[in-house]
Amino acid sequence: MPRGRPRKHDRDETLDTVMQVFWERGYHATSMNDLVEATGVAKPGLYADFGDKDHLFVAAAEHYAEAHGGKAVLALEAEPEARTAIECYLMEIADLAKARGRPPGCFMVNSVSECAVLDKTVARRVRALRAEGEKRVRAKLELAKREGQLPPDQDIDDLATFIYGQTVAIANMARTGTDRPTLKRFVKSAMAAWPNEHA
Amino acid sequence: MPRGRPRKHDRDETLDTVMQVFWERGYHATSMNDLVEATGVAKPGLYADFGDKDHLFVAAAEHYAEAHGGKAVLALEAEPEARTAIECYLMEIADLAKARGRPPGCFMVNSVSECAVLDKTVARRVRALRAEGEKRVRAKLELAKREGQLPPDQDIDDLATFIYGQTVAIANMARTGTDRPTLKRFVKSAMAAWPNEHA
DNA sequence: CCAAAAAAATACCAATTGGTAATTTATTCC
DNA sequence: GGAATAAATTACCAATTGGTATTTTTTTGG
Repeated sequence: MPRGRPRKHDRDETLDTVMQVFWERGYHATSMNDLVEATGVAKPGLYADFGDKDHLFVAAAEHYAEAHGGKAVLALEAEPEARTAIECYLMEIADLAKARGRPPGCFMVNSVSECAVLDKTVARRVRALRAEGEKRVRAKLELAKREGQLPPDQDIDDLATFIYGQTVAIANMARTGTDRPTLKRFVKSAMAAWPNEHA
Repeated sequence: MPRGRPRKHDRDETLDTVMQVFWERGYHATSMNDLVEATGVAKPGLYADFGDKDHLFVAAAEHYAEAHGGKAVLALEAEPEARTAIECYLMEIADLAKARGRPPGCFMVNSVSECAVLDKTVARRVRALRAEGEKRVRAKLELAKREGQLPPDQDIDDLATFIYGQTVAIANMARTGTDRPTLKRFVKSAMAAWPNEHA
């Protein structure tokens, strides 16, 4: 139905491939030529569709957030009890970070750590995407506290930070070679820090 | 005393500067010219002293391990009780990852995560350096178990992995902007996962 | 003072980087 | 069958990349 020459490549498929390359190689170690090779789309095509490398990277991050990052958060809503919900959430992240057919680790964690100091605008945008998930975790914790699933004096910020730290640890360990069973045991260990109610 | 033209730059000072640049910018985002600018040593000098970029990077990692990484491990030996020793160890890592005048985060954690997939030889060498610290943690835990500071059925591997994960989390969060007080509270939270003896 | 030695400085290399201008090809509307 | 349109393709750009060959300096030993 459009006017000119028909597109050869689907924009979303291209973006998915781009995401995968960035996910695997990181921002600086990925060249535009790498992306051309991987996608089959010539450079002017990529620039026309996404803008420069920075914009393309951010687009890939957004795509990741939609396609993958969101999955883990679902576990939060599926399970009413906060403790088990968080445990499932972490387990889900471990699975995601070790899914076969995908690069190890988490696109977001990799990117923020790589770009935090140098490419602050990119890092800020990526962090903003992550923030969504964090908000959901916090909401779950606040609800749990109101429901009496947590000690009334429990600091929600501290607990949220702790959980955030565990996700970072899982992603990083997954990327650097830790296998899935070990990650699962790691989650079990971490859950031992869950505050008990008998206080 | 040596024969030819005297050195203008001290090799160790140069290496320290190189380390700092790699620490801040990471491997791929650091060019040889960046290092020339930072050190004041011209390229042929760097190549003569350290070999190519890979070797220079590994040398910088070794220098980091000596100059900084080792500090945290000292806390392990200073404190007899395992639990408090580990807590001090983690606190020390938080301080190191947020030391003013130094780039945020941990050179090792950054490097391994950046190079894990792509530059496996570099990653392997860096990981080997880290392994030393891990061994000391494990030794501390094993001793603690023999002394009855840990439940007799406590799995040492799991606990060691958990602690390793916390160090990774601290380093990563430090690099991505978390402030020091928050990191300290994070350590406190994590220590709640410490196995109690009443089992 | 002169030769040997070793480091510094300059200049250079091919290859790759992110990014574009120009051109060609395929389509739709009239 | 032509414009008009939009995508694909090719070719190209200056700048930077990791890495060296060459020359110039500064020293020591004789």
